[in-house]
Parts: sequence; structure tokens; C-alpha cells
Amino acid sequence: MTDVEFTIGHLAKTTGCKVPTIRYYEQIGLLPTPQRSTGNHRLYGPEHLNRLAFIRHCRQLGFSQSAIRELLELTDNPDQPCDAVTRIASAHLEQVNKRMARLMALKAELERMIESCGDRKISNCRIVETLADQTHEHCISDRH
Amino acid sequence: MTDVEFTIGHLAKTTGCKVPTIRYYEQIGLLPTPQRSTGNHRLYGPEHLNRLAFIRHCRQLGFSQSAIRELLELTDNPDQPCDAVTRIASAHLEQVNKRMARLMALKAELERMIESCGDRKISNCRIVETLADQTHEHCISDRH
DNA sequence: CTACTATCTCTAGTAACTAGAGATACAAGG
DNA sequence: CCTTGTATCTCTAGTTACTAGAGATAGTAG
Repeated sequence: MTDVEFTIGHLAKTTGCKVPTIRYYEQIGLLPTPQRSTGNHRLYGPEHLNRLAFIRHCRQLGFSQSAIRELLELTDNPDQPCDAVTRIASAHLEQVNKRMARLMALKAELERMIESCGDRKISNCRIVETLADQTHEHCISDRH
Repeated sequence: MTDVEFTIGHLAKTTGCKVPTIRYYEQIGLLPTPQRSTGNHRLYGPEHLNRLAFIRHCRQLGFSQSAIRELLELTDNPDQPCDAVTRIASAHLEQVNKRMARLMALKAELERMIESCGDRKISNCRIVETLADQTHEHCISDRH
């Protein structure tokens, strides 16, 4: 093991990925197969570190596997204009905005539900009634 | 088929669940097994309709299967005080608040990334640089 | 040399469904 | 009554993004 090669455990520690997750990324082709030691242990170099850091950051930002795959392909051909990258990021932002809107409606409904339920029995609990209400008449927004 | 019995297709239409989803809920024990017609088709009654509406509403509110299972058990024993229900709903609200905070940080980062990338090539695209940045120095918040 | 930890491969499990194959049932039109 | 077309049946397998565990080998520290 030279100074620029390290084990999967080391890679895991420096990137914050778990070991099985790294093997999983290799399995699905996000991370290239590394060299092996004489004892068949994976040996990684800085290029693996960078790529895994990229993948991990994307995942933490909520990008899907397929989006990451696209982004990685783009970064592998760096001579194109980056419209495609912007497009992927924008599409993701749109998804994020939608999720936020849904969550806000949900938050409001949950808060109202919790507030409206005093010290009752389940048989006349407002939360249960609300959840059972198939007319959704109680809903402030029509988001769902 | 009497006036209070209906097919799985009918149930799907009135609740907005898809047919395979209804069968799936039965399989995992969220929905009780219905009667069958002479030709082995499922026949549902109003009690199934109510229960499925309850499940569906919970799912739309983002409750997990296990939370729904708890809630259903509670509604099956309606003589207890509803602290437990409030507790489940509150725990869920907390999750929602956390998710919202993460999404807001993400939204900010995505917007900044998209904005900072002009008409460049991928080789010096700011988005790609940001995603590759394992130091996370660019991040405004330390949420991730 | 002996522990102990890390790593290896492989399978299977998670949530919450969705999709498809191949077979049967039912409902309406001719 | 027969045909056609849709609905339903069961079963298996695929999805996303991992996680957990078994049983075997490798590497390391004392």
C-alpha cells in the first residue's frame, strides 16, 4: 500500500460513507472498481475519493441515483457547455419546491389536528376523526 | 353483490387508491381480508371503505406504515385516552419540521449553485465544482 | 503466535409500492 | 347463446438506496 492508496475503511472514514454503501456504489457502477491488494482487499486512490465525495454530496442534496449518473457522465466529458448540468439542478430545485409546499400544508394540518385534540378518549378524538374524514372537508389547502 | 358490497375496482375509484395497492394493503395486513364472490373476486363493504380512506389519508399525510398500524390499533380500542394518538401525530410533526429545515437549506444551496453558473463549459462549471467540493466550504448552513 | 479487527462475498431484508404474465370472471351487445 | 372486452385473480420480480447478517479470509498489534 503506497502513500496514495488506502483501504475501504479509510475511504469510508474520510468521506463519511459507510463501507457497505461504498461497495454498493461500486456494484451499481457509480464508483469504478478499484485495484486489489494481494489479499483481495480494495485499494483506493485520490480519484476514488473525489468521485465518492461528489456522489455523497449529491446524495445529501437529494439527487437521485440517475441524476448523479447523468452528472458524473457530464463531468467525464468536460468540453460541453454546462446547460445540461443547470437543467438537472433546476429540475431538482423544482422537485424541492413542490416537496416544500406539500410539507407546509401537512405541517399546518398536523398542528391543527394536535391542537384540536384535548383530553378526550379515542372514541371521540379529533385527530382520529380528521384522519378518517374521507371528504377532506377539514383541509385548509387542497394540496392533497 | 348486494347494495352494500362492491368490487375492488369500485373501492379503488371511490378512495383514489390503485387496485394493486389495495391488494398490497391486504397482503401486509393493513386492510382486513374481504369476502369473496362465487368467482373468487373480492367483495368489500363500507367498513373496508372507511378503513382504506383512513389509511390513504394517513399516507397522504406522510405517516409510515408502522405509524398507521399503531393508529389503526388505537382506533380499534376506542376506550383509551387519546394521548397515544397525539404522541404519534406530534412525533410525525417533528419529523416534518426537520425535513422542512433540510429542504430549505437545500433549496438555498441549489438556487445559489444555479445562479452562479453562467454560460460556461463543464470543465469550469460552478455547479460541478460545488458538488465536488468535499470541504463543504461553500455551504451557508451546516445542515449537511 | 495469538487475538482482534477489517475486509471479503453472498444473500436477504427494508418501505411502499409498481409492473407484468398468464388465467379466469363478469357484463354488455348481437 | 355466444362473443368480445374489460376486470379481476395469483404470482413473481423490479424499483430506490441502502442496511444487516453469515461465514470465511486478511492484516495488524502485542
